[in-house]
Amino acid sequence: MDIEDLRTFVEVADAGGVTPASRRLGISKSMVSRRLVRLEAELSVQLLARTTRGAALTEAGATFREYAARVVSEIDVARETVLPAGELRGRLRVAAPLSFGPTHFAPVLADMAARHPELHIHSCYTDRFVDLISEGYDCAIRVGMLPDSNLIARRIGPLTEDMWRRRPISRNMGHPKRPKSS
Amino acid sequence: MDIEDLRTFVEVADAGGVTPASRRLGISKSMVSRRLVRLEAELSVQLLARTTRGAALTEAGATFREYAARVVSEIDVARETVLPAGELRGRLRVAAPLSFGPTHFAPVLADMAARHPELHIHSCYTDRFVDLISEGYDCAIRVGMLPDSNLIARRIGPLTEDMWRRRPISRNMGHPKRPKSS
DNA sequence: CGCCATTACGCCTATCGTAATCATA
DNA sequence: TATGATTACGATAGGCGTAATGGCG
Repeated sequence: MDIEDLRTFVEVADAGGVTPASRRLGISKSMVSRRLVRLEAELSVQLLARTTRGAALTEAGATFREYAARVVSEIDVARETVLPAGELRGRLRVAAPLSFGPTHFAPVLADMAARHPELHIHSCYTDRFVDLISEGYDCAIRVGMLPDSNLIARRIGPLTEDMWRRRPISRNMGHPKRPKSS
Repeated sequence: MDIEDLRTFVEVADAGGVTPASRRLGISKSMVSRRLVRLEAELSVQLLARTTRGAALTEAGATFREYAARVVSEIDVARETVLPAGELRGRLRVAAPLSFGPTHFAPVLADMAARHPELHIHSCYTDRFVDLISEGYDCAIRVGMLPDSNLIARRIGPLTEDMWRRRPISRNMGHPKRPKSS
């Protein structure tokens, strides 16, 4: 049994469906679906009642979710405890605008990845205004004004006069809670 | 990360070497060795100090063993809890026709509940054609012909001549897809 | 030398994303 | 029709045991 299967199951249970979970986990829907099938096969128990519109926990699934969530967090703690600190490590998921990321941001990421071998950077370039929470990003690069939100923003580039004249930039952008996963 | 890797690691730590652990686990020595290598690679930490004569826990290994052992036993408990394994346990939600359930079906359920103390039976008698999925039922008793569906049906009562003459009863009723749950 | 851990080798299965399929609101 | 779950498919990677290799009593 794979820990990632457990993590996937918990994520699907929390997200309420395969598709949102796949976004938050950063893997394809097919893999999420197959991990669930595999997990249920290993247990010979149906954990999720899947409709075409989402997934709901079964009786057994609700029970198993408790254990799975505990095990997953135990493992995360164990990793963190055992690994000596100091070096940047883990997976960082970052989103950037398609019109800006590949040219300006990618080189910085490449350099960062080169300097921290244990750091795995997942970058996604899109002009869609991604929802950091539901899609599981750790942070995003934005250009321009930001709507008010309960996210944490930090300015990393200069303010142009044009930007400034309209109204001060919001300080809110980024991930709430859980800034860095193991 | 594979749970079996954790189990293997704990076994090696307890047995004091790869060879005895491989016998207790019933797999080849090479697999035990490779599982350890993989686990250490995933954690970027050496867990076991291997000499040619056996293996001893490192500092990090001793710490991780605690977590690993706990996780493995958690999973074992979870399996056991989720799998009915002989005794029926949990909550079963049943729907039955109002014109049939209270008289014919209720006594059976009462007997069943008496024989399985851990089994909580929620029964609902109605003549409405309930939607098993959206209303969260595990199964339903139906009388007569069934429309085609992707549910799983099992005949539990005799076919009357009257039924038979029209057309064979559908086999579909119960849970969607995934035919057999636990 | 003998015992134990590791690794090279070959077969086979599993994994993964993409894209097609299917079902439902 | 739009959204979401499953599955067919091909390429790649990984699991597995057997047997060969290497180190320490």
